[in-house]
Amino acid sequence: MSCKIHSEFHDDLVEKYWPEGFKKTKQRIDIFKILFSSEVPLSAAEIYNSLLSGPSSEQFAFSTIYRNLLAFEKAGLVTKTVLSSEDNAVYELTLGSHRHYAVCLTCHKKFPLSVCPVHEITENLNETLPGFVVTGHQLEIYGYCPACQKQA
Amino acid sequence: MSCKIHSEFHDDLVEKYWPEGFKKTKQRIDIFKILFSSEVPLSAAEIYNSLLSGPSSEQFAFSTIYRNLLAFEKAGLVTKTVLSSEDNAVYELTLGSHRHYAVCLTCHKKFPLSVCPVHEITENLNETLPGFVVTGHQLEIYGYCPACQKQA
DNA sequence: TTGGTTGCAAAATGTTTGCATGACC
DNA sequence: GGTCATGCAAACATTTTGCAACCAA
Repeated sequence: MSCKIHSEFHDDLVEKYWPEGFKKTKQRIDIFKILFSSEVPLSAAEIYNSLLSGPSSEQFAFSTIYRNLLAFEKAGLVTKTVLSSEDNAVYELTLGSHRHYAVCLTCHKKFPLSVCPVHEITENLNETLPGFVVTGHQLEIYGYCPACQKQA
Repeated sequence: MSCKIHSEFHDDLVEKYWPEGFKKTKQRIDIFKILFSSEVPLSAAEIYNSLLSGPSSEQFAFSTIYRNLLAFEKAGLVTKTVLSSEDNAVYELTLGSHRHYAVCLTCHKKFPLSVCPVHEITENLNETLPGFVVTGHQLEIYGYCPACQKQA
């Protein structure tokens, strides 16, 4: 409402990426938009809070979020990740390329990295573990961000 | 009991790596030995089962395992990891160098890798995210192991 | 002896499931 | 209209915590 152009942009994306044979419910579209708008992966709780504070006055159940995240994941639209520095799963849109993050152990902010070293690893894996078919990977860097170091 | 030499070998390691000022309780030593004997990281439940099937007829509580794993982790003796393909944390001894694993999505077996690409990543991080202090990282490869591919 | 450690039970957390109502196609 | 998705509540699995009894130092 406060940003109509952005919203229409979203609608185009929904059209473009919506999985075949998926019913377009208000809840699913909202979850998609929230994931699309985020620079970093979000937890189910963060998505829930975004939904509640969003423009739509709908009711949302956690089970709806989990069920749809799972459905999106199966459709290949969403990637689920569990960071060792947190105690819950986070989700992000796949949309072709993926990303890795540096996570601050103090403020829990996630900073996107620009590199993905997995091609080299996969090649190496062919020698050490021949026959293993790689379908995915996860990389996570822990540490302390500049802001939190100043406060310490 | 069935392997006295191996057991004495363990005792030496306990002496060598035991953290300063840690009380040596039977439970802690048993947890350490189980972690040392394992080629791959173990979950709390797996440690619990190993303890029950072990030679010692002690009682073990889950809370004891979790509390000691946390204590070991704080002492730097143990590393905790959450694999995205599982829904629980796994623990392994740190003992200097660490390892990464390829995890089979079917049988959930973990295969150690021989490489760790994080030095390069850390260098790259200095450029993209200057000031971020790296204290740890996690890398995980998913896929299907040769054995499970044959069955499919 | 004494403070840290344990076992037990209960609570907290994140996630999943059953079922009746409701919405999309 | 029929099927699938939703909300609600209850179930579930993992992990954490409170507390009295216990044990290593």
